[in-house]
Amino acid sequence: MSQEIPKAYQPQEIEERWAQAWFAEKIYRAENSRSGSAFSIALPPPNITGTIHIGHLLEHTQIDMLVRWHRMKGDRTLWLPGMDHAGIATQFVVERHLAKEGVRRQDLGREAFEERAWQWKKESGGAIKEQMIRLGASCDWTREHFTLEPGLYRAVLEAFLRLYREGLIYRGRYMVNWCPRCQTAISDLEVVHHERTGEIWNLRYPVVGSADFLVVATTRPETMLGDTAVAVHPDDDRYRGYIGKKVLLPLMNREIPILADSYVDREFGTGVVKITPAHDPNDFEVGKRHSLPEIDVMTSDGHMAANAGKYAGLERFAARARIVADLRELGLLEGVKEHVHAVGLCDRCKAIVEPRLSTQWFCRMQPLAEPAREAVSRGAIEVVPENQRTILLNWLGNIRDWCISRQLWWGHRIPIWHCAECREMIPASDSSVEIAENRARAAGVPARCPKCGSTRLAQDEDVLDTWFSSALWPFSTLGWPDETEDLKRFYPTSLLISGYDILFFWDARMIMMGMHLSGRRGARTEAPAQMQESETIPFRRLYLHSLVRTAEGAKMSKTKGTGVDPLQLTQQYGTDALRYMLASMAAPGTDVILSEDRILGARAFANKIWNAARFLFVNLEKMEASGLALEALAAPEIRAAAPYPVRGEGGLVHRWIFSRLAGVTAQVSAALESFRFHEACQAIYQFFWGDFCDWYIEWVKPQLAFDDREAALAAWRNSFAALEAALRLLHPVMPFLTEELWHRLPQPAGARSIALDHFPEARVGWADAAAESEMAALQEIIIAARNLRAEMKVDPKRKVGASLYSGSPWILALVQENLDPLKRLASLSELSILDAPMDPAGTAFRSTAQFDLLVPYERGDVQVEIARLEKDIVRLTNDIQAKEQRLADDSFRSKAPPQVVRNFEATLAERRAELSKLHDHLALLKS
RNA sequence: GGGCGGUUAGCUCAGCGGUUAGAGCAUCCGGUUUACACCCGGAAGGUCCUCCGUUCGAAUCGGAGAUCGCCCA
Repeated sequence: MSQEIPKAYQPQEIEERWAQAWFAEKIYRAENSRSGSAFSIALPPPNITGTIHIGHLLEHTQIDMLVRWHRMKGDRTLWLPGMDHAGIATQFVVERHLAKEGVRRQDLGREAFEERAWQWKKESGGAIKEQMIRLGASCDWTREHFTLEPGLYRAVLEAFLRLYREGLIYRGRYMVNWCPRCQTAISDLEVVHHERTGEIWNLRYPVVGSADFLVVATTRPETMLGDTAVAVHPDDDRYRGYIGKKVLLPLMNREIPILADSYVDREFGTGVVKITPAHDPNDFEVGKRHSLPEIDVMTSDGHMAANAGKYAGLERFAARARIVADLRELGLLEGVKEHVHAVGLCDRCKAIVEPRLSTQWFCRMQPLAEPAREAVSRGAIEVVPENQRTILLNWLGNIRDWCISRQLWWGHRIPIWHCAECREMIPASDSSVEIAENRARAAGVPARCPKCGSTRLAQDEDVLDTWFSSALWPFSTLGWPDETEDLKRFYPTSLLISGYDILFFWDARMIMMGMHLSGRRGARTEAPAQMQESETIPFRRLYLHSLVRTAEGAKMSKTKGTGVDPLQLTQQYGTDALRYMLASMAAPGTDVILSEDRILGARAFANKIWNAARFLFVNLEKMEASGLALEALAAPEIRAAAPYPVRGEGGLVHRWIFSRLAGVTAQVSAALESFRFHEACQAIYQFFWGDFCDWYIEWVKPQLAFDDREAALAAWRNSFAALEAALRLLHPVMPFLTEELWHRLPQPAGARSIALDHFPEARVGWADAAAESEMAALQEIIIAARNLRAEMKVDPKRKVGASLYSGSPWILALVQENLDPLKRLASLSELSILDAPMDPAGTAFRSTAQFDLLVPYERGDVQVEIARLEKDIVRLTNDIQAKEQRLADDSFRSKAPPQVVRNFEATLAERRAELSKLHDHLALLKS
């Protein structure tokens, strides 16, 4: 058997094999028939254009740990996967591919373009799925979904039509964020602001009928061509006299009014602002108030329009330069200053966003946000970490309407038809969907205009923002609007885990849409307020995980080449190691900075686990020679009865390891319950490496070779039982390694996977406070002895004799009972137990309040020992002084809890005892 | 301009009112202890950013400041 177990853990082949098996055997399929508590969670759908990056792996590791943990606890567990069609991003990529063939999408036409996009989805979306499978995500792939598939298309139509009928979706001509590169409107959230040093220009506008100028300050001189007024503050004495007069707009030679509006900031620039209603959101509002004309001087691709006079056709920044030059020549440029201001960029393509007047579809958010805000505020949805809750509430409280239409071809087409005769808007008759050429589309096509009877109807050209469909994800994927079994069993979902960077984009919108739409019992006839709130929230808890950053602390970016390919890291270090590393760094609220050292540490941990198991398997061969088989040592029913008593002194360590197991299981459960993944990892690490490997296995080694067959058998059975339970404890974070080792142990007939076995439960009888304190005392003695040896520079190969004195009978008895392991682990040839304090002359010693340990001098450096003692004395003296001071303080004694005071007193007594021993010993050494 | 977060050992981070502030890695010393050098044993290393306050008691709570970072306008 040992031949089959390599010395170092080699994850690649093992992981590959299990990943495929788990997927092929559908072991993570969730049952919707069984009763009992459910745990369900929706995967934040990765976008089909991408590949898995390290951030996904962090997210998926955290989700997977919780999912595996719940599944092992016996919950009906569903992790529902799927992909997002990512409208702009996908269209962008497909257009780029087309460009290589020299084709524009307009050449292809809408249908053919969509066909290409679908083709691309097939290739790219498949890649992510493969990666997730390879990385061990325990999703139920039989329930995989895609936002553009027929069922989800229908959910989107249903949502749109309901909101439209309720008046929550409207169409209108407003100022939107326009990306001239993507040629579409985008929402406020898709604009990222970057501070830039630009310029601010002061322009002179001649006042009509006078020799005066008004000087306006602007950062965007090219928009002046569309000015329809200038404005001053009504209370600004400098300009009061000009109100009502006109200025002659330079370059365009158009007379425009000087008006008063309190929107003007008197402190900014000269206190006079140009008003360009078609190119600035604030000016748009001013224009509405004063009924100003809106003159749009730009085209959709960021060039100057035909009405821009001689600048028509120029690109917007070229036009700016030309306009500034022309004004300078005319003597109308008063000055230029450097100016730092925020520039809005398209989140997707980083082009400078243009505020643009255009007809778009909007979703009225305030009525949707209010119930959501209320639910979060009342704690109906728990948000972790806490500070994100405040951020969410703030955003919900200051919400603005959402521009949901996109001028794209890849997405859910808006189910509204326009009458060519009378402009009437006619919604689809219902949310039904038909499949044409393998693609879903609205089936409820109106035949004629209900207003004028015309049959000249055309469907709206726009598609919906991808986030509109994402907002429905937790319930659309479970079958909504139908009341399916899945929806009944798994909705509301238990939890949502996402990065905090999409809190507004996605999480908040899911809450709003979920609460408004997803109620059972026919939301058409029943208002949401009348329903059980628990039936309408999309998830009960929301955990916002941190982001992965580069060593420099920057956000990972593919374009900057700072992204890390998790599959490559997997090849290098193993998936389990990577998962463990990420989880161990994932303290709530703290971003993860990747470090090679941490990954190496995690790989070492995986290797350690492998080798601990290897040790047992390799030694088993010797047992097999004596006629004992693995079955007899580690069969499930045998494991179930552990811990077994082992004769005499051998029993303690076994009781102890199971007690520790009970303790660490409780710790891990508590940590996972509160998303403290790093604490779970640390507890596991300490237990496995520290307790199990360093102490338990080392302690037990000789027992495994006992001549006494019964005793050896018991030791073996305990060892295997402890290992097996530890594997189950470790499984949520290290699924591959634990699956592999678990299968090498005998398992119940029909057992398929450790993932379907139980998470260790702290059994009655495992917790053993006596065993824990006894082991702690013995460990302390062993550590003291090792420390002495090292300080005395005892030759590691040489064993030395030592003496131990303790005033506590239980320690004396304990040491007596465990003399063999104690001597072995401390490398002592002899340990004499004294029942009276011994003269420490000629010895090095360590003492605690419980015991004194003495080793005779050999060649240790007395000066070193003196220095060490003196240092200890200083430390103890300081500590004692501090405590004495505290205890002398009456207010401390009267106000602090009695338990704290007692602790101080007890500790002080111990410290004093230790100190006096040190003083005595120091005096001896010096004499 | 508004809001949030960080500042703790050389590095990456835990700890967030109560004994002598922890971990991993790195460092130093010592090891061919037949599971593991992806290892074993031992050690060293910290005005917990600064100041002021609250408290019997502060790394932990409050305020101000410094500094770095993020989000929103």
